[in-house]
Amino acid sequence: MDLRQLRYFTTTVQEKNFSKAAKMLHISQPSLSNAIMKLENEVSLQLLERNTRGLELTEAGGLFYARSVDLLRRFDNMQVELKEMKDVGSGTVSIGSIESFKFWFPKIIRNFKINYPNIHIKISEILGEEKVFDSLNRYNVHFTITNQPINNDEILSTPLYKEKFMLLIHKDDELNEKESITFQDIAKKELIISTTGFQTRDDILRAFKDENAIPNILYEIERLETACSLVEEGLGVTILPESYIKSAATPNTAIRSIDSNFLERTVYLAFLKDRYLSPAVCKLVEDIHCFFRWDVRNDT
Amino acid sequence: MDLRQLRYFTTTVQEKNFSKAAKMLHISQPSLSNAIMKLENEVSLQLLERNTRGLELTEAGGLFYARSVDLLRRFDNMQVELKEMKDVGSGTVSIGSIESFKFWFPKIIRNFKINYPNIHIKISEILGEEKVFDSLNRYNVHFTITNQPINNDEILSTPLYKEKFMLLIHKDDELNEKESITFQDIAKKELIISTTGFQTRDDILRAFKDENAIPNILYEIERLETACSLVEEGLGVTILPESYIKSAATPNTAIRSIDSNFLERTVYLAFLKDRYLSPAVCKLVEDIHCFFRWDVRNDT
DNA sequence: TATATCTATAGTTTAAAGCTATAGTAAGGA
DNA sequence: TCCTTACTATAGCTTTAAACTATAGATATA
Repeated sequence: MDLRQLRYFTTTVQEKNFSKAAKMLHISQPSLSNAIMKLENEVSLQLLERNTRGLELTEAGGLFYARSVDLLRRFDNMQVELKEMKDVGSGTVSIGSIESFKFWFPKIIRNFKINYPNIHIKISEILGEEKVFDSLNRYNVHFTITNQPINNDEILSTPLYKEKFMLLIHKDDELNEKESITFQDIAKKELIISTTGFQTRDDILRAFKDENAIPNILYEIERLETACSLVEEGLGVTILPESYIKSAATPNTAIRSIDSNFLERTVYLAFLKDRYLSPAVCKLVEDIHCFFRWDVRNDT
Repeated sequence: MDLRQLRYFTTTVQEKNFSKAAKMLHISQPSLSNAIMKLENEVSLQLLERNTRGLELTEAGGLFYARSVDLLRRFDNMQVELKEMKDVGSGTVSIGSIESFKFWFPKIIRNFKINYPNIHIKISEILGEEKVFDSLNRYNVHFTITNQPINNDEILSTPLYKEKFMLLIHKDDELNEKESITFQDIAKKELIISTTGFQTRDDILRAFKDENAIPNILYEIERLETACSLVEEGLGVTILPESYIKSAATPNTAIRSIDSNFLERTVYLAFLKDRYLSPAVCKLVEDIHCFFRWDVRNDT
């Protein structure tokens, strides 16, 4: 048994069809049929139930599929690592990020580029908790900036900074007159919030829960910029990370703080403990840690 | 790149010698040389430093070796799982155990054998904490009875019972006259204890530490029976698990309890969360859990 | 210098993974 | 019911690459 067979098997399962899978794998259909049959003979177990129209996994097939996917992922990850060892100095740094990332990252990158001028930096927005896991485990990113404190056997996350959430309202909103704004006040308003999967959404909904308030969600948006525009048009209020909101203010809006202890999140840097990281990636991680250690010390 | 190449590479690294590795792998030396060279070309990295007399790993080689070993282990584990799926009902249950296991296990096995008369049971003594990990991860055992409360992402351990340690002394020993025996008393005596790596050793030494006493270790033994014999000859005292000591008593020895709260250990059943376990193994694990739940309830 | 011990190269054999062509099987439409 | 469609399996041939043997090259030890 070898990895080729695992690859053949997994794509066959995914395509639920020998002919299509064969096309995906750039081999002929009989070759694939043969390979799968040989595999089944080798383990003396039926792995696929060839039903009329479509394939079903047997119990053994299900186990074999799960294991194969895991093995292939690890194998592919190893090849990424080797490639990164080869391209040391001229490679890529892939970063997963949350929304407020872009406000502090440029400050760090300027200095970093002096040491590693040829490094290519790839930033992708990582939204929900599963995606954070997934993008790390699949080696899509070298590290990720997240509000999830993940700590398991494989992933290590270290806190970078704390960030408050602020309320963005139209300047003519009645709340702007109030001295102190509570969650109960916001509950009466029409709330603009990120759609499911976005990290800020979870933070905000948790705060509502902790404050025993029920949010009146009217708009669900994908980009925080959209939320700002809607507020500007007087269509509702929104809650945004502090770092973000500074750049979002326009003459027609007002930024107010909310009277709550729950509207604060910690932002972490998370990475795989065991993965090989090129010197460039290590340096960048170090720079980020330094930046915030210095930043925090400066604040106090 | 395929698993064959990983296997060739790892054994070459382990043997530090192409010719020997080739023999291990039942292939000719030129075939192996060729395979490794092809591998190095494929990843465009030198993996081995061919020094005069012996091989050295490069940095990339080291990473590749570590990953390969892990991948091969997982791959072999999968094959064990498939084999167990095939042999369901007539397979083997492999158990790792600590010393006191044998006193309660026969009670459970009698009933188990009614349901699974053809199952082969393999018991191996698992000594230190690393061995517990290793034997589980390498699929050497289906589960293990241990005094280590392991809980990580892969291994789950559930408590079975608590067990006191007792003191075994010669019947003429002066301690036999004392009403209450403390660790300070034992510290003055010549102690017989298991060698490094045995689970009881760690438990006992920890208790000495907690009681601020320094053990006077004179004999280190591998089998608890040896400890009993030595005590019978009047060569020292020993500390043994309660369940064990009942069968160890002879006319020339005396069993005494020790005045300490630290001489108790919890015994756990540990297994891999993610591994496929045959119905027989599941039933046996269930039987063991039931036995001790019932046993505990019966005690109180 | 000779010998032992190892790895690399050259050329050949062989196993198996791939191909094309085609047969077999079940579902769906006329 | 029969034909078409959409699949998978079988048969026989081709090609790739992994293995082999024989031998050359390199380096340390006697």
